[in-house]
Amino acid sequence: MKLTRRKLEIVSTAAKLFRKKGYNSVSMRDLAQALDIKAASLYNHISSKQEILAIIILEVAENFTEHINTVFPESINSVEKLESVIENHIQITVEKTNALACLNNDWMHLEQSDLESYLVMRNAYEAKMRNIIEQGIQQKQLQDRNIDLVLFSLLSTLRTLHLWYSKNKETSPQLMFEEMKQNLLHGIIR
Amino acid sequence: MKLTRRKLEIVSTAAKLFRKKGYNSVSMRDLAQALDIKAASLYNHISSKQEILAIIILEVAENFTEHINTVFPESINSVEKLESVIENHIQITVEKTNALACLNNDWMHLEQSDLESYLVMRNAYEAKMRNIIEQGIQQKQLQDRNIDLVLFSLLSTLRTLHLWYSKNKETSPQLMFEEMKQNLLHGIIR
DNA sequence: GTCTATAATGTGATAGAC
DNA sequence: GTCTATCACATTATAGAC
Repeated sequence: MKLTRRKLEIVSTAAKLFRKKGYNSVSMRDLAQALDIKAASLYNHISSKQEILAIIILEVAENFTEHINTVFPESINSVEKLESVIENHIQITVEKTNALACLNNDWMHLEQSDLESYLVMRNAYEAKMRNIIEQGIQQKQLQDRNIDLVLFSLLSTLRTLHLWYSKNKETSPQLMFEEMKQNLLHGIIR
Repeated sequence: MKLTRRKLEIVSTAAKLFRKKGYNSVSMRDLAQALDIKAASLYNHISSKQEILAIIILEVAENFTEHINTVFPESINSVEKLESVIENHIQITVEKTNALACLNNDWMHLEQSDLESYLVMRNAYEAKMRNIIEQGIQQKQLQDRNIDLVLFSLLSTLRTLHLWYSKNKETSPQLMFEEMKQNLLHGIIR
């Protein structure tokens, strides 16, 4: 999927608006206005509103997929794997805040093959995270808990960290990484 | 706000649909169809689509507000306060799954005084949670960390627990409470 | 309390001039 | 590459019959 400069401009402006109001509350007229052109002109660069949403979401989804695959080798221990996953979530939160928010809020508005692609990637990602946690429990590095709830505890915070970051943009990724590693892995009790 | 039987039926059906597709993707025709009547008939019971959203969201928001106020007395120690908050989130997750999902996903589609009321309640809630965490750190019951990120770690998971519960409805609230208490307060590392 | 009919507006998208 | 004009349809909501 080749993105011309103008198309990229449209997609990234759309991501900003979708994040603030949601996909279905942003009209093509709203988007055009934000770019200082008329709605009809958008269609010289993109084929539909759906295409914009798919470009935004699938690119971030692919980022997550690529990273979890680099983390998968059996050599690293499971806690180091989790730390690497946390680090990656923070990096994407910081670098692609708008697109990540779209993925979280509007994935269900994808259609047909794009929706399918997204769900395949999400399921594969969660399955791999689940494997890491199982391995950690077997190797006695992690507490023996309900695996699905451990998985959810981690992902629910990591996926929505963009909400916190939007209001705390001056925070360094390093600080976020150190603090979240502690909170998520070691808990908050002294 | 007195709710007749029929109005309650409309509101709770709306909550179910809003949760699945989002407020702006559910038309009055969709809602009417789910109730097996025509869209115009809805207006004999409710004054607008907005009113439905406000009823759904503000009721849950008031539930949270009421609970945090019962928890506030200085007598209880901060870890017990946090446990009580976790328990309350789980109860609302289980008993008002649809409405909670609406609150999380569609609060920004509230308008005027309803939006204002919601934000006031949310800000007050977060401020009280923040106080609990500060107290815990001062009393050396909690680790000395970035307070805002501790707060976010807790709330991000508790607020979205309905996503997990939707797919695991057979789980008992007791089990959820025990596991989440461990994950959130003590972490996952052995 | 529900219906049919309809008003008033907003929507995604296209045609064709420049 | 952007514009004006427009299509075809969906939207929330109201009026008035039954």
